[in-house]
Amino acid sequence: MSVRSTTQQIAIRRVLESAGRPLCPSEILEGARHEVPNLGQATVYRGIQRLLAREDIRRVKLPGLIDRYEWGAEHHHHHFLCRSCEKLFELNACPGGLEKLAPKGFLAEDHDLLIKGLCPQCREPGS
Amino acid sequence: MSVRSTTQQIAIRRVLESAGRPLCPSEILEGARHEVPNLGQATVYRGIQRLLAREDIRRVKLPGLIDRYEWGAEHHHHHFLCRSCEKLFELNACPGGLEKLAPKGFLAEDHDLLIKGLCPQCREPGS
DNA sequence: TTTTTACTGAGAACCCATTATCAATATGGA
DNA sequence: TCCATATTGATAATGGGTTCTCAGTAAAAA
Repeated sequence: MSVRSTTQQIAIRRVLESAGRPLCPSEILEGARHEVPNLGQATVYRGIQRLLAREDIRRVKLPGLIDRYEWGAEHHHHHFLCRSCEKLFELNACPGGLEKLAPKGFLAEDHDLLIKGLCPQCREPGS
Repeated sequence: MSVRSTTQQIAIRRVLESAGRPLCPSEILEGARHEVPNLGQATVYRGIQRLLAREDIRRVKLPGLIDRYEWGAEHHHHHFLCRSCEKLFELNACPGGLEKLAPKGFLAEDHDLLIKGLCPQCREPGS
């Protein structure tokens, strides 16, 4: 036997799978504790490693923020970061032609784009 | 008397001012040691703080990398990161209309764009 | 059910960029 | 030139995210 399906790993997986947006370790911990109240943060990191190895999730690095992890997402896309709640959202659009911004002599291979602002919740005055 | 012009601070300032691209602390240290061989890294960090306070330089945060510092640069712009030497370069162009990528309900206020690839030096086979 | 051993939780340890400490040094006004 | 003190270099300390340790627990094959 090698990999066991524990309630902790199932909970961690489910939180990421149903989040609909990239989550950081503390968000995963908070979400998974609804199912496993005594869940430890070390287990969350172990679950992240396991899901990364299976390529079920992908690591999202952000400038100045801790890494997020998003379910699936094999297609090229970008993100929206709310400056108020610091939640990250997936964007399905990408403007093309960004490689043209590279000066002569430079070889553009990839790009990262992050739109920043306010999410619908934080935009509401009454919240 | 409050602020003194030491050879260390002058060297740090000159390195950033003439680099033409954002530098990280270790790059600043290496460059400034050409003028001040025994320069300590703590002094580099002190110089960075001083130049930040004077707004002579600006901090550039990058996903997964340590912060860079660029001279002046009061205008909106983006950067090119070489995946080989990890040097950062300034781009003077910006595609407009990126705020349109935000879904309905989201308020786009700003954006970060990073083009990644190879710089002219690392692109050369013979280097 | 028994047994093997992967997994867990708590906390220590780690990594590493950055900051604080402090005695020695050097700047710049008197 | 003299002197008050800002600055420096070396090093210790800090902070925060991530990983390791280890005894106890629980999954799953026998």
